[in-house]
Parts: sequence; C-alpha cells; structure tokens
Amino acid sequence: MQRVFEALASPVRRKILAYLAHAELSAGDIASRFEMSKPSISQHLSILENAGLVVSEKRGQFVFYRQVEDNLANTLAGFVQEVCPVGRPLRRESATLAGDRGKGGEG
Amino acid sequence: MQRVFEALASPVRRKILAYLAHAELSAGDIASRFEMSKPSISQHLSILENAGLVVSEKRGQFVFYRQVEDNLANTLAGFVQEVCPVGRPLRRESATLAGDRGKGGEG
DNA sequence: CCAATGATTAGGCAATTACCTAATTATATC
DNA sequence: GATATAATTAGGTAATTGCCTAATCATTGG
Repeated sequence: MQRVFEALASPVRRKILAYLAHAELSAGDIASRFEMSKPSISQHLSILENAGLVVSEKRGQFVFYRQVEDNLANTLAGFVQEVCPVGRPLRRESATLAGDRGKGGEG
Repeated sequence: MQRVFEALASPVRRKILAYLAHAELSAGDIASRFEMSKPSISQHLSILENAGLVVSEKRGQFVFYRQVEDNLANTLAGFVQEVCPVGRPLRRESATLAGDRGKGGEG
C-alpha cells in the first residue's frame, strides 16, 4: 500500500498507468511518449512493478508492460473505506455503476 | 490532483486522515498521537490542507482540523475511472455497497 | 503587562528522489 | 562471431523532502 501511493505520487507514473489502461505496451513504446530518457522510464516502470500495479513480460527483444487491473482500484477503494468519514461519494459512484449492470458486461 | 497524490504518499499524512475520519481534532491532539515534533506535524497538516483534503478552523488558542469529505473519495474515484482498464473491482465494490442500501443509512 | 499554552514560521541538515550519460545484458539477423 | 536494436544496470549530480531546534505569533488568564 505504501508502495502504491508512492508510485501514484508521480505524474509520469500516473500517465504511464493511463497509457496502460487500454493496451499493453513495450518499454520503448512507453518511453517514446515522454520527453525523458529510456533509463528514467525504465526506472519508473520498475517502481510501478514493485508496487504491484503493472507486470512485465519479455517477448523476444521486447518487454511488454500491462496493468494489474485489480490492485489499483482495490487498494484505493480499501483506503477510502478506511479513511473517509462515510464514503458517501463512493456510494453515489456505486449507485451509478450499479445502474449500469446488465447494460455493459462484467468483464 | 497532483497535490492530493503527493499528500497521500506519506504514511504520516494518511494516518492523520484516518484520525480525522471520525472526529475533528486540534493540531496538538494530532501531534500527540505521533512521535514527532509539533512543527513537523504542522507542516504535514498544511500539506493536507493545500491538497484540499482537510480544512482548519481557529477557535481560541486552538486550531481544529477536519476532513473535506468529498475531495478524497471523489479524486480517487475519478482517477480510477480514468486509469483502470474496466473498473471491475470498483463495480464489485459497488454491488456490495448497493446491497447495503436500505440497511444502513445514506449519511 | 507578564507568563503560560497552542500553533506556526524560519533556518539548517541528512536522506531521498529524479534525472542524466555511459556501460552492460539479451535478442535478432546476417 | 559481428552488428543492430531493446532494455536495464551503474554511477553521479541537482533538487526535493522530512525532520529537527529555535524563534515568533496569538490567545488566555493572573
């Protein structure tokens, strides 16, 4: 949990997570989206991986990164439950999402 | 949002938020719960306040702090929506909370 | 006004973070 | 094996963070 919040404290790392929201990307793909050296991005990726927010898989020359879906949402949801006085906003959020069930799909 | 995540990166600050989940406390009340100098706690409190997560109110000699309830949950919920692939865990969370409605109470 | 209490501001220091370049490791291709 | 490409590791530096003590500001009460 500490590692998750440390990881999220960086704008670069949050942006990486956003990139990985919809697609798996190689380290180079990610680095090319930032004006920053590849080693720096590699470091950011390892911080995200140590936090359990992403996993990497080597295929050939490339290392692909993807999100570990459950960890981020679960960690934040758990934290909110613990620290928020009542969790009213989350409940409101819940109502909305609950209303969606049956329209979208669970997975 | 950057300030919120920066604020949450510190264990001390998260613990302060937890203390403020159920009660309003003075700066001294909070400081007494940590093995840390009052000025340091004061600094942590100002970081939380600048992030919009708490507000302070001076009454007599004392400065009382309390959570700004909506901001934390809303910020995190918004972030999860943006960055999580599908939001499945949040949906599951939702189902639970939705099931609670009618039993507990909305406020 | 003067002393006591609560809290913040100021100033300084150690540890950490974030970045860079250079070097290394691993894979693919010839 | 030699070369090119992808990625990480190593090493170094500037900026930031986190903590402390001392000093200051504000309020209460004799």
